[in-house]
Amino acid sequence: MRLLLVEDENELADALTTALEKQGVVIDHAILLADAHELARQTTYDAILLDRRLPDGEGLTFIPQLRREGIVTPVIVLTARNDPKERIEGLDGGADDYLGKPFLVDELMARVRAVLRRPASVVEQQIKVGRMTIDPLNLTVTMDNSPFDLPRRELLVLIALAKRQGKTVVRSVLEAAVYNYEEEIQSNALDAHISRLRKRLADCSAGVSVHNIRGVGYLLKDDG
Amino acid sequence: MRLLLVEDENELADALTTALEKQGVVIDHAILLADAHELARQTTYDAILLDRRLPDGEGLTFIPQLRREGIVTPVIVLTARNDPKERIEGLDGGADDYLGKPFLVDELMARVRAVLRRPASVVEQQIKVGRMTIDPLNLTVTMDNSPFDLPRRELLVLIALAKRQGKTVVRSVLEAAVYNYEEEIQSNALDAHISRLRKRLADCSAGVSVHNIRGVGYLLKDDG
DNA sequence: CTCCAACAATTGCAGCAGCATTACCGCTCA
DNA sequence: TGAGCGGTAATGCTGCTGCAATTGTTGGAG
Repeated sequence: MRLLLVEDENELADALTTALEKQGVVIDHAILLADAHELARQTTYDAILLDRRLPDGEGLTFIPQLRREGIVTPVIVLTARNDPKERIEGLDGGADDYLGKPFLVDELMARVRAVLRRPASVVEQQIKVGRMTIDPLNLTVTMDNSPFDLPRRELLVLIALAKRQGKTVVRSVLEAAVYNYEEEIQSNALDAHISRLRKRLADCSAGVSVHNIRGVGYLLKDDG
Repeated sequence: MRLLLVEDENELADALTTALEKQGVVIDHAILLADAHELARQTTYDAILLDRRLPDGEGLTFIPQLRREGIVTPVIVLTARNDPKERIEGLDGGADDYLGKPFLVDELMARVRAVLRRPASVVEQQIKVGRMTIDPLNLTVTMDNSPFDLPRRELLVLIALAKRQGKTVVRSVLEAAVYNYEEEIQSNALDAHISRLRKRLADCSAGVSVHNIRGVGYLLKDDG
């Protein structure tokens, strides 16, 4: 899961980034609306976390801008302005949810999940493949109903592949699912993760395999 | 707009009904989960407003019941139980939003609107031809619903042809689809790819064939 | 009908881009 | 401080892909 955080208080942003990354979320952080706009254009995020009071303007103005460009990524507004009137303003301004500061990280994540659950995939909330069940919203994997722990990066790779089970996932999409802009990558780290993931899946005969499509990307296949 | 209100406190329900009806909203009111279930089956609501503590059970249990039956109507939970932990429980229980009592009617309506605004699923465009399904965005080809991998260049040729299925694709257009400017080509590499692609398609009787239009280009045809 | 020129198809081959694997090591966290 | 995560880089390998040579096909001119 990859989120765009638009927030000018660096302390809060850092704390949030750390907390969420521990849970396996990839965060890009923008301080200015202008930067956020650019990032949102370049990358497809699962959701956008938006502060209202920002150095270059009111965060809410950002939402119609995005929508005009056909970017429908859900937006959750995070703000200290938290009386009912403000909340209504936010929601009618196009926000998908509105969360007053201070908040618990867990509640934030629950709201992100709620927002992501909405489109289409009510049924597809969990992906079954081989002996595994993969829950992209909660970032968990179980194997025969018992938890199956994976290192964070391998988990992200697996989820990205599982979301398009049986379909090719282009290499760049995979990279975007695993790394944010600050951690641009130079070596074959992604390949290494794939390799390790494969080994792990084979070791416990998970009933799935990762195939390579040379020059394009990878795909996850259910064996048998 | 038509909403289903599931709430056992009659005073609150009446007040809410009156207030919302003034705004042109149609409200059906159920006191029991069982009644609510029946109503939800009969009518398509825009959203469901759900209390948690109800005479015949915990409101949250209602959500999975609905989802199992393929009813995807958004649910907003209204409740006095309103500490963060409860909210997380509610949201992860499948609620689309969670609003603590007391609340302003205006905020409720704003949240309803926000929930309704959420985008419908993105339809991915796919081209069917012969036994194959071609997804130009994901660079994926499936054959009878199982993945069918192709070398990159052949894949690009196939996609370019599939996009104009049954129509001639001029040679130069094909070249442009397969090669960028840096990799200008001198030999008959494109012909080679066509040839190899043909062989591959024939080998697995894909139900499509690539025809040549002498001096112009190629076209993809569905056999039969 | 025949022949020819232009265009197209096929295929072996060599080079190399892209992939897989693994060892290594710094880092973090318990 | 020990275990495991994760980035890097070296290594070997596979098979894609561009090339070119050869063969096949088409259609028009004579």
